[in-house]
Formats: sequence, structure tokens, C-alpha cells
Amino acid sequence: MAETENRPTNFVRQIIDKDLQDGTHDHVQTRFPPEPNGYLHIGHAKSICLNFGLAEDYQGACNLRFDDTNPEKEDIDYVNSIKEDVNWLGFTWHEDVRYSSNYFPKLYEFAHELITKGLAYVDFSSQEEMREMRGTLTQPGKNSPYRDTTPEENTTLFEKMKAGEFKEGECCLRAKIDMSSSFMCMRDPVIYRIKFAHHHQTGDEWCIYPMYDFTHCISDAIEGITHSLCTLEFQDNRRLYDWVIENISAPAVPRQYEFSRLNLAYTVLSKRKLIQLVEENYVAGWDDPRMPTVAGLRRRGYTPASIREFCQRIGVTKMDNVIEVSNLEGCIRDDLNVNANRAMAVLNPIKVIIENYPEGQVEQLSAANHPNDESKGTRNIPFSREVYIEKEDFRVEANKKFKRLVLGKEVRLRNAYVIKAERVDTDEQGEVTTIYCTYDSETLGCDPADGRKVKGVIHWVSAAEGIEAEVRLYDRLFKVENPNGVELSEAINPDSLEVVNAIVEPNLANAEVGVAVQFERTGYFCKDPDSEGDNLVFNRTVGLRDTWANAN
RNA sequence: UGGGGUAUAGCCAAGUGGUAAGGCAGCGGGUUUUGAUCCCGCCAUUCGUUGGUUCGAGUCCAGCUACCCCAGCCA
Repeated sequence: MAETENRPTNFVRQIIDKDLQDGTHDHVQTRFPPEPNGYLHIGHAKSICLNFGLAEDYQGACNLRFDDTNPEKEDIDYVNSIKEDVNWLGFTWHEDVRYSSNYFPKLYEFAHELITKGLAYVDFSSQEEMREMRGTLTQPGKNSPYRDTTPEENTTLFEKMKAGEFKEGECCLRAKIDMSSSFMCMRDPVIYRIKFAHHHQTGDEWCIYPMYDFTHCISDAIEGITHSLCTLEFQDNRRLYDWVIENISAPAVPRQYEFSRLNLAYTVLSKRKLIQLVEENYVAGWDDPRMPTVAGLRRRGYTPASIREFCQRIGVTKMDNVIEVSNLEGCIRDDLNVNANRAMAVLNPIKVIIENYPEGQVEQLSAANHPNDESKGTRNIPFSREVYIEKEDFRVEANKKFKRLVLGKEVRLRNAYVIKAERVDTDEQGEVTTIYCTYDSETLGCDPADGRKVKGVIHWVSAAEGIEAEVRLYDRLFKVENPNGVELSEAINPDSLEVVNAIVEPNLANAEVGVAVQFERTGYFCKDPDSEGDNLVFNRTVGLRDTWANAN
């Protein structure tokens, strides 16, 4: 019973279960088919987790296939980054990477088959003429004057197209279906166009390239894809998908099923907007930690497991949806809470001088690397007469709800002693510059012997031994929940990046790039690759849940 | 009266004729040398809406409404 509770169920799984049960299929073969014209983002991750996840759960296989039919927009750099991201997410594709371009020769033959059957023709109409003849959503289109060219003539013409005897745009190959169909994609769709473009896989071998609708279904059939999953906007295209498979000598009959794409609040996922963010320098690049790209999330400190968990939690349906950011944040917090070691770092330092602590003395205090996991061991932290604490952890006056350091009151320094604030120095503006304290030497690792209660615990770093680090605090990139219809300049959050100079415990000098660490009471962070030598840079992945701040 | 889709809590999402799972967020309380974690409890008499069928409807039927997608030689 308990085992079935965690297992995800969704309409795709129900279809697969039924297909397996009634013998439609005896195995599951899926595919993830990105076009290599951009970086993968969290929306792609949903598709990746679905396709590869299904293959894993049903002991089937998932292909990685680059849908590379538009050489003008595609680039080998993108295929490399996509492969890297899929692997990083924790998935392994079946056999070798596939490319739609692997099938160009077969696609060309299938196009000839359609021509021979009188189901495709070469059209010399201009693009404007074609648009006019297509009709509108409420009015049927008109047949092209080239629609009744004989199969023999079309065969010759198509061969000439391939031979480069026509100019780009001069003609194209169209499927002959139905100019009055209520599905616009069935009004004699273009299936081949001329492009004298260099292709990253096939070089200059071809000057004609097949269109998506013709390519995708045939590629699926060739690869023996059983369940071809794509997003909702392809629902109409399914009619064309099925038409092509029915009208060629397809080696298999794959079926397409559509699910809703991911939308994230305060985030854009459209390729166009993402490119704009990079090109207009709203962010530092595709892997800027504020970007919803897989590369950005990785640099931000998100783990593959947390992204997989997120995709699990949001489910798979056909409903339009906008996922709240808290859902993603919850996933990374859950992961890092159990897996990240703890450390202390002071982001906005104010100095504390412990006047009754011996000058020049340095103690090495032991601290647990994880409060709930002894196996993670301990580390030493230097303690001395002068330490830094967070500015916001001190107040001259405060009510009992403020469980931190107050003038005249006590607080515990995490992993160290109880101290009491005795007096302060202030500057001309009245701002506190230094806090003078005394400490209770009998409170290391235990409560005060006289039974007095010390409620608060704050973190600290020894002034002399602490090291400086640049800390990048990220906030949402957009200030509006749905930035999609809005000008970027209007929607962008001007405070999405705050850089502070922090003092961190010396152990952090040995932090590894990308490995998460919790700065206690503050959040989860990881060392950024911008770090060089002694110049430490940390990214805040996500803050700790903060009910106190929420309540105030 | 173009077609294709979708409506269950603030956000996701189970539910497949037998009396509304779960997660996120939120709200109480307990533990705590992280205002974290953890633990307990609360959070839809009602499923877009109006009718109908039925002993019984979120599930079946009919009408209505709202929202999304489609008129690239993009995918």
C-alpha cells in the first residue's frame, strides 16, 4: 500500500499501462527531441524527466534526438550544451545520439513516395500568394495552380530542387491534403524547402531541408518510438503527424500525446525572451544564476536531484499551469537540508569585542558539520576576543520577541559561548559601530550553571581569522508574476542581484566550486567559478525558510 | 455555429458512478545551541455554471461560460 502512494500517476502512464496490457506494445520507447538552437531550461527539464523517467520506470529506452532540420538557426555549440545538461540531470540516452539529419536520405525517399502517390507537389507560388490562398481560420483556402501537376513532372521538379537548380524561395514541396480543412496545418503544408545553408551535421550535402511536421513523425517511426510526447501546441499537428504516417510506407506506427508545458511565476521561458535577456545584458550570460536555464540553475547551486524532484511534484497533465517559485525552492531546500554541510558566514558584519576574553588568545572550537547527521563529522572554528556578527542580530532596545543580542542582555554565539552586550560605540549618525561584550567562560557546550535561560543563538566569525568573500544574493529576475506579455525593461526586477562583502569562517577557503554549503541561519550557498585564488565568490542558491521575517 | 484543447483550494494535482488523496504555500502548537530542520494539528459539505439521468454524480447526458492553441518555406 505505502509503496503505491509515492508512485506518480498521470494520463501518459495510464495510456502506457493500457497499451502494455492490451498488447499494443510490449515495451516503451520514448525520445527527447530538442532543436539545437538554444540552451535547455527548466521547461525542457520537465520533458526530459518525463521521457527519460518513463523509460526508466518501464524498463524501456529513451533516445536523445536533435531535431535539426533548420540549419540557419542551429549550431553545434548548442548540441554540446544540451548533451551536457541531459547528462548532468542524471539521464543516459539509448545508444548513440540521434539526429533528424541522419534520416535526410530516407526522408527524401518518403517525399518521393508521396509524390508518386499524387500526394505531394512542387509549388512555385510565392510566400505571399501561398498565404493568401491558405484562407483564414473561418474561411477555407484555395487550391494552388500547381496542385494538379502530374507525379512524373513533380518527381523531376523535386529532383531539380535537390540538385540546386532552383533558388531559395522559388518553390517548395507541399503535401496535397485539403485546402478547406479546419486544421490550418492540413491546408497543403510545406514539407520541403530550399536552403543553401551549411548544416552542422551534413555540411553542404543538402540544399533542401524537410519541415518539422514531415520529419518528426517519420523520425519517430524509424526509431520505433512507441509514445511520442510533446506539448499542447502540437495538438492540431497530430492530424498531420498521423496523415504522414498513414500515407508513406512507415516502418512503425508511433502515436503522439500532448501534455501542458511548464510555466513558472516571475519567470520567462520563451526562447526569444531568454535570448533578449542575454543579448541586452539584463543578465551576465546563459548560465547567469538568475536564468531559468539548466546551466543557470546549476551555477546557482540547484542539484540534479532537486530538479528531478520538482518535475515529479508538478505532475503531468493537459491543464495550463503556472507553478509558484516556492515549489522549486522547496525542492532544493529539502535536498540541501539533508546533504549540505553547515558553516558560519556574516553577510553584514558589525564588530563585537569581548572585553573579558584574553587578548591574543585563539581557541579552536569544534562544530558539527550537520546538526542531524553525525556521520558528517566536525570541524574546528577559531574563536577570539574580536568577532563579527550580523548587524541585524543586534538592537539597542527590543521586546522579548527579538531572540538575538540586545544591549544589556545575553545571547549564545553558535557553537561557542554566551555573551552579554555591555555598551556600544556609535558614529556621528548614531549608528552602532562596535559592540562591547563580556562572555561567560562556563557556557561552552552547556547552559549556564545557575539555570538562567538564554533564548537566542546567533552566528559569528572571528575577526582576525575570518576571511573576506564576495557574496551574490539573488532575487527573482522579474517583479511581475507574469512577465510574458510585458516589455522586459518594464518587468525586470532592478534588485535581482545584490553583492555584499562578507566575512566567512576560514574553512570556507577550501570550498569546492558548485558544492552546496549552508551558511547557518542565512541560506544555502555555493562557490562560484568566478572565484580566483584568494578571491572567493559565493552564490546564494536559496535562503532558509524564514517565518520570523515573514511575520514581520 | 471555424477547428483543436482545458476547467477540482492561493499554486500544482489525485480521483475513471459509492459520499473530495497528496505536495507547495499559509495558519496554530511542541522540540531545538540555526526564528532552519523535525514532530503534531488546522486548511474544499464541494469539484467553472445551469439543468437532466440515477437510490447515489467531481465522475454519465445536454446547454452555457471562461481561458489556452492554430492562418512560418519555425519547431
